[in-house]
Amino acid sequence: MAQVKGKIVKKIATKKMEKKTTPVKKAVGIKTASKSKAQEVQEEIMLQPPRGMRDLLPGDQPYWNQLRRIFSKISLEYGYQRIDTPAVEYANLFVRSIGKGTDIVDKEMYIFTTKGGDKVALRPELTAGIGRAFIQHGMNVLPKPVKLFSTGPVYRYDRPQEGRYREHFQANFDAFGEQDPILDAQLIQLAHRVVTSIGIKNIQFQINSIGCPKCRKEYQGLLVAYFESKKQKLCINCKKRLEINPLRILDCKEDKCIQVAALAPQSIDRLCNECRVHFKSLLEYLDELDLPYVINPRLVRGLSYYTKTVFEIWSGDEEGKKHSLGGGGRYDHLIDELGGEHTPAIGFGLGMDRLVQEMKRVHAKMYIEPKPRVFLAQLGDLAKKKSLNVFAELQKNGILTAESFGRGSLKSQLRLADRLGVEITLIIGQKEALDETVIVKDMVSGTQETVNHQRLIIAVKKILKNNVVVLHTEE
RNA sequence: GCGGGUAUCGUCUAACGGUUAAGACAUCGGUUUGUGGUACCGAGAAUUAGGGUUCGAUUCCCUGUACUCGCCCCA
Repeated sequence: MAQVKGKIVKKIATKKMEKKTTPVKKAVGIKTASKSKAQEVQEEIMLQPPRGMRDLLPGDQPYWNQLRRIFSKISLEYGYQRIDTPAVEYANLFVRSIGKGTDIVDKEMYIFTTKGGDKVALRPELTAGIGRAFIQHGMNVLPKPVKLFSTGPVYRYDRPQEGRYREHFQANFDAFGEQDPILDAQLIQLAHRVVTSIGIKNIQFQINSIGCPKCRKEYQGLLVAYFESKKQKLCINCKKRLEINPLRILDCKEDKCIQVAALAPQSIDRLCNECRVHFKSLLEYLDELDLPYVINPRLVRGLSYYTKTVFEIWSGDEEGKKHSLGGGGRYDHLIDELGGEHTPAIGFGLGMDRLVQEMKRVHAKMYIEPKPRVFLAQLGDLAKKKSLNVFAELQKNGILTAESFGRGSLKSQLRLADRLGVEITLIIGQKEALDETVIVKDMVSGTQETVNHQRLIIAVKKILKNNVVVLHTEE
């Protein structure tokens, strides 16, 4: 630290001396004091968020706004109502719903004890909290299906890499109280609509059925027996999985496990009658919808509450690389697992960060935010005072106006106005302030006229040729 | 959690182990006091942190940190 300080002092001292400007001693004293203080503070606060957290800067917001618009439109179309649940829940909610033995619960949860001694966690996904709210607020008395839509941050203590953050945003669509497979199909249709509205092409759905607790138990028995017989050919992780969560061996990425898994019994061959019928009609509906799907018998998903239908949405780029955008499935027993009345349900989540990433990749068409077409310049103390009211008056009339009240010279204000590309600059100086007038300058032609306050709005609108940007409109 | 790569002004880039750490873009101010662009002038702004090797380190070595890529896993 001392060394750092010395370095800075030296650097500044030599710089100042050569410039021969301000008294050297004074300048150095002030400079170094504030400088090192700033450095100390910056070191203390790190000047960056913790690992895996990031800022969504103004430049990114158009993408997020676009997404929000699409979500609110589609949730309206399909009858999903918005719900927001807390980012913090009791840890047991997730242990109970997502399940022990899953990576999410075992190694990726932000879990901590509050000052009051409660064991809580940052939500690693949205469905559990929504399920909890469903039971707590007695939503089972609402007409079925109860369709809920939610977005918000979720947290996983994972290693960040491309498209992967410890805090990321998900959008969730969940429908409670209906077991008909047409709902499964409609949800997949909804997912398809969201993704294509965004402008993403090259989508593929991967679909599987993992059965209900009854047939899955039988299937798992078969699977375990099979893998036990090939145990020596499995990777270390899969040997562990065999004990904890044998289904997950199916989507291990190790070559040798893939080979073993290829010949493993498939869940869709072992479904009970009910599950088979359910899956079969889902496929019929999907064929009717003409959606791009493939059956992937090795698709399992990392949350243990799923039953019957599971699916994922993938997008492919030019290089053939695939990006997972989201996934979901049926969870007919989640609500009773959480202590509620038996309620079949289905839902899916989309990774909003990844959708934004894809939007950028495919250069998605964006809704363009209105930009100010008028600039308000002021000159002198009196004009400055008046300008606040003029500004408010313009906004009230739906005229988006930019300004730079803090700036002094008219020249710098006009320069800014020009750079913003406005069509009109309004100028209030000492004289105008006294006369209750404003100079209306047409930036294209360069001509200007002085008008009364009363006539200001009309004059401005006339120049803008009725193409007034109106605020507070939907869409 | 495991491996590989990277780290210089706000951004992008430059600097045989020896420079006052350079430039461009951006920002701010100015070129006579009430009018834009261009041009010109000026200002602020960086070697990720800590150790080591060396007469001397932005440069070489080690460690931490962050970013990034791959694995694991997922969205």
